Amino acid sequence: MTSTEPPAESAPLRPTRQRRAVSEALAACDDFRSAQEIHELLGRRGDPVGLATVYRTLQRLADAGEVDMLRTEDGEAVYRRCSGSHHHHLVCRSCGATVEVEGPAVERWTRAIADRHGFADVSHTLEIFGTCPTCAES
Amino acid sequence: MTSTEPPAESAPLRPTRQRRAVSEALAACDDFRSAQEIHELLGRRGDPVGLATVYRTLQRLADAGEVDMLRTEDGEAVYRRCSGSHHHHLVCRSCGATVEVEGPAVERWTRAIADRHGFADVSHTLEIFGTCPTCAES
DNA sequence: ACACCTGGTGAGAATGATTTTCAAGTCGGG
DNA sequence: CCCGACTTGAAAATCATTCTCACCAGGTGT
Repeated sequence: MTSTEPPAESAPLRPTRQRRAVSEALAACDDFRSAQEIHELLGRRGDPVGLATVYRTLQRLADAGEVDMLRTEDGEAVYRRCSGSHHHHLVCRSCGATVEVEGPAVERWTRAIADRHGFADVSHTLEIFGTCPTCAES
Repeated sequence: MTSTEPPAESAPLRPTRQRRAVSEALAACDDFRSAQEIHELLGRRGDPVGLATVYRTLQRLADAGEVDMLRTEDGEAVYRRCSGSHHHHLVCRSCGATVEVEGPAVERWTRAIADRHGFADVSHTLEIFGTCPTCAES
């Protein structure tokens, strides 16, 4: 208890082979992927990472805001490396192809609604699901 | 294969004690509740319904559009009887209190985005989470 | 180099929600 | 009263995700 205590910052986070592998996998594909898919992908690529570690890593990346996480219509969590700014997604239900979209008007609208009802600590989710042109031409 | 085949309609759906119980439970509370909560509530009320049946019933009601289903931030499915028209929700993270909101502009916006990218069979989710005034005054 | 300490890993067990299985119950009509 | 179709529910089965815990790795102080 001397005084060497920077306000309980986020841990240093050591750069290990596993963490690098997960990040690279995310960087390699442009679509939303589940933890399991990442895990399998890495395994096939001969750069195996334990499933638990994949989950842990994705969670941290998501917390750090380096990747976006959302839930598919059946509740599964999927991840994707994304641009830093706040945005939403148009996601293909069958192949996961994703388009980032912005909607400043929507942001304002949600804030206004929350304010009007006195809700604090507000967050919102907005995702658009559909079938992309490629998957459509069965 | 005579000809007595009305285009495979939705089944008649028999009105049983269990189904009535679930519907009533939903009608009784104004907030989003999980299947487990409904199940427990009914049990305590002395009108026990099997957990599997609760799940089945909620699912059908949701498919029929008689109740709304959404996923909490940690992926759990919760249900609530709702007005027929399309709308979204402002939900309290801690007590489940819910406010229905409409945003015609948002609807138009999502459709426009989807169209612009050629996505078909489009659906969208939009929920606002926060802490309601009551829960806020710790 | 050496002993250490802390964080990181991973295999497998544990959780928890949701679904399925399947034998038994119910309903409505003939 | 009897049949067949629809329901039910307890228990088993799934599935994604988390936890446990013994073991490993890298940097530090000496």
